[in-house]
Amino acid sequence: MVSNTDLSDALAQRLSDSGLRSTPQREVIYNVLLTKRDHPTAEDVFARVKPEMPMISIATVYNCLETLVQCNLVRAVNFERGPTRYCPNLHPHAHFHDEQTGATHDIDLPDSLLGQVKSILPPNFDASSVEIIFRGKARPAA
Amino acid sequence: MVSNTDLSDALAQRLSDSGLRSTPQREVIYNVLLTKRDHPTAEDVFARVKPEMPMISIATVYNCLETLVQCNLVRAVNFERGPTRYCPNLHPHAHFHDEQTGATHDIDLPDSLLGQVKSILPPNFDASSVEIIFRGKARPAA
DNA sequence: AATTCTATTTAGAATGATTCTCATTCCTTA
DNA sequence: TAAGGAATGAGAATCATTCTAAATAGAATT
Repeated sequence: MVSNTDLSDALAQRLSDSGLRSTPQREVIYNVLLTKRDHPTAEDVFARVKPEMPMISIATVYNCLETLVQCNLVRAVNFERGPTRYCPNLHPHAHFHDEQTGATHDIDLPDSLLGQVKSILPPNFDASSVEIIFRGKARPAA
Repeated sequence: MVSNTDLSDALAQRLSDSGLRSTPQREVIYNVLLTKRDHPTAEDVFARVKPEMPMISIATVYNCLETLVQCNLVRAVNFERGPTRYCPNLHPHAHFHDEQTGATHDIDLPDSLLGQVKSILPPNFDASSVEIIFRGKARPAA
């Protein structure tokens, strides 16, 4: 089992790799993201962190999220207009955006496909990342 | 050669299909999008339309763009946070976002690949559209 | 342990993009 | 030509995000 302390250590490691400090705010925010992986907005994160840390400010939430993105611990996603959403970054994955419910699902992305997708680029284009977003409706699984 | 009138006619057709009217504002805005396909923002469009139609308001620009999107004549794209960008929708295509220059290039998307990409979806996901965004740098072509 | 230096946080103001409200104008059809 | 709905325009309002400047907290050094 992965303990809370392990996660904090991993976070601390990544932060110090980038010359940054581990702080209670950064830890709590990262934990919130790991706990409920529903692609929350900054305001969502703010609301979830508040009970634990009532004095935290929304500016800090934005700052910390940006920091986590910088450290490659978290990925920022923008579907359509509207607030940026955040997900803790594990494997490469696509996103499926359910237009009825507004929910976002992670779709595992095979390496082979990633290669094929990149291969449609003309030779002078050098892609550092690829993002794939599906939109549609998800039938409830049987 | 495709005349300006032809385009207006096509526009009028699409609009009336959706029970909407063709108006000078909608025509001018659509024309602006067709004339310079550099994925302009609403403000960009506003600036380009003004010389021709000085009384137009930014609210109308937003309204008209939204209308064109509704009629499937135009596609709205959101790279990262920041304003929505608009492109007149021809074939299915991916977008390449040059991180150095901020420019966006259309990348032609073969049907076959589109199918392969869709095939990674579990059976209970029904995608009505797929969006592919590359990020990176484009070397100037030889 | 006290001091210094810098990173981080905070509250609130400011900004940017978009939407809303509602009065006015413009078609369309009766 | 009158009535009714669609579309536009000006400005206010809202939402998401960033900025600013002051307060705090940590780490490193004395």
